[in-house]
Amino acid sequence: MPVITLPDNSRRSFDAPVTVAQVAADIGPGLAKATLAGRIDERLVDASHLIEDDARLAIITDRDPEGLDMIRHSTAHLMAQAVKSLYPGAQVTIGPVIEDGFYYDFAYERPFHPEDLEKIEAKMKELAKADLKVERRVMPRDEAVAFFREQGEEYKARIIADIPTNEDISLYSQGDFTDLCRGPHVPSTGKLKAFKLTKVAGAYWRGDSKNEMLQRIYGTAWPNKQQLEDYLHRLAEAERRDHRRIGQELNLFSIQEDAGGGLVFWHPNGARIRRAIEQFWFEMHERAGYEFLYTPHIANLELWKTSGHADFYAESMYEPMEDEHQAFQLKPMNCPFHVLVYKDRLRSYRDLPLRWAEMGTVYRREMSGALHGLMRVRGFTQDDAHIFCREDQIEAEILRILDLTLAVLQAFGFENFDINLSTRPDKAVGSDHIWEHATAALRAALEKKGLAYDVDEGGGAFYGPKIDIKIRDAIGRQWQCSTVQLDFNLPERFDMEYVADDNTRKRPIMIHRALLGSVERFFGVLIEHYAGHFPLWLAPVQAQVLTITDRQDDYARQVADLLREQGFRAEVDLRNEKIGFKIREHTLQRVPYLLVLGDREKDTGTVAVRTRDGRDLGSMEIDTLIQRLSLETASRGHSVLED
RNA sequence: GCCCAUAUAGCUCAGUCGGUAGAGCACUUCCUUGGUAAGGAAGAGGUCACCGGUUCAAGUCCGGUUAUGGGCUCCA
Repeated sequence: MPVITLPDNSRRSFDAPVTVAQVAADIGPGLAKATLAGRIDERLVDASHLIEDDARLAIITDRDPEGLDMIRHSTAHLMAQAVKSLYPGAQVTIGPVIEDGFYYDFAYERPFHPEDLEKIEAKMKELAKADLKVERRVMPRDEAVAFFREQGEEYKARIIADIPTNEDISLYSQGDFTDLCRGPHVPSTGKLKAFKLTKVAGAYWRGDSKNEMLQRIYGTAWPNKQQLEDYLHRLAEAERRDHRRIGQELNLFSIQEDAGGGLVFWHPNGARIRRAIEQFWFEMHERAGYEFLYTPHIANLELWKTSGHADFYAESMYEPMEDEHQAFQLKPMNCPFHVLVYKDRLRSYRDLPLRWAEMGTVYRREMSGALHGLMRVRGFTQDDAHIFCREDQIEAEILRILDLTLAVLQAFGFENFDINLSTRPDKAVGSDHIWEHATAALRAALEKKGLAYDVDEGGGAFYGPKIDIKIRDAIGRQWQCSTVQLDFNLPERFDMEYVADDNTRKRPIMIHRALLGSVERFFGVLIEHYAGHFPLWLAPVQAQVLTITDRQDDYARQVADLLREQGFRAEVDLRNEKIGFKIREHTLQRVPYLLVLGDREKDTGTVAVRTRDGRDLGSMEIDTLIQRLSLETASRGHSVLED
């Protein structure tokens, strides 16, 4: 005689054991129809689950996050059923839910092609329409293994072997298809109304590149057609912001097949943005007490043996080049060079901390399949810095770094961060004492700044703990840029020291940090974040002077010269085209300010100002314009004029 | 590196069954001198990514290479 307590604390008593679906039906027919599953205490169960004892029950529908996951999981099963019916030789392996959708990995004699996807999707629709009942049953392990073996499903048999022995082996059947699954699932395939298969890809069995490759099919699934449409729309929006597309449209950068993949060519427009970024970066670092270094691109291989990179970082490094008796290594990192500068003379505790920054260009071997626009390249410039300090200075230095990092990132319009603190892994160098002290210092700094963070236990590098800061862009995507890492290893390997106040030799602590990470990647993120609408201080062309007829040519040149003298990036368009044409073109190029010059402006010594978002700000004196542009550039924010 | 897909004019893309290479935009010239998102006409532009093969004949079919895209793996 179970008494069911619902989330609103209302109770319902039943004379006999009831299923979740029956309880839902008892509450109302609408809910009965919407029921996907139930949650008893903290455990998710099928709608067909029989409740025998008193319980707290929540009915799960597609409005619950768990319901959505279930729809996706069940859609993955639906896909597996369709694949098995169309390609009986295919073996099913695993099919989990991922962000926005699901995938399922199959072992099959040949890869699936896009045309196969269409067929599979059509079959899925057919099976969903048939509204097949989804039924769960529990089977003894050896029976389950035999069951799958008999059907030629070797992978499933292997998966069963990995399920802890105290867990039930549950099977889900719909029509003639049965899959191993923990569940729960939607009660029938008719609940699956909005899905789309999106792509095929190879994927290794258990994610290990030593294993055989399986055929993965990705799909997306939603409670209804509208949400599916919205999702596809979001994809299109991301596509519209794609830095590779905008980079081409705005002529910012290119990657040249003749030069090789993963090598970036900055075009004049991109270079202007980079210079603005770097100029700002140098100013901020100078103010924050940094000094600057410039170091070579190659160095004796012996140096990289001393640093350890030739050993543990070998697979990311290019082959050394031989010259007479020496081998030179193209640098994958800047740190050993900064160490050499440190060691160039004897350091006193009074010298510390030393804060040395460098825009250091490094080269790393990347697998060809990993390259991606500006986000993953083979040659890139790190906004690197190394801080050498005493142990008692760690916390203060971390605080300074966090301040600088947030100030810099915020200037680029990033307001939301996800911060991770990674602690000592199993294999590590350095004493327990130093790890504890350093980790505590990182933690204290984060807490003093009032920053929320997650701890990744054991996620640190072998040479020290670290703080990673991920930024969130305008459409909510995460990007890893900033990182702060403590290093107990390099000072040891290079036998670095300073003279302490008691005249003994002590080991300095080394902090590696990058704020933007890689200038190339950061640029890519910025392009997508702003969708190419760079704020005035970054815009490659800040003001475009447009003439109406050739009678204004001389005046237009004067106006542009005046703006350039004030430090603005101004261009003149004297082409024999109508003003509408020029406005369209430069608006599409996302130039923040268009200055239209006709006889009226020429005669009165003014400019007619139009913004890239299409607003006409009327005529104004050039000095007035300059004043307002200066204000807006200094604020580094969005348009002051537009407010 | 592995799996799949793609590679045609500067850009975006058509190109049927293997039979003389197409469009729009951009570019050049000419006309047009105009007031806030595309004025008109003409012209030029291609070793169909590269190398090889099949064929009387290859942009098209086959193999290889390179690059790009989406994944896997890895990461700034």
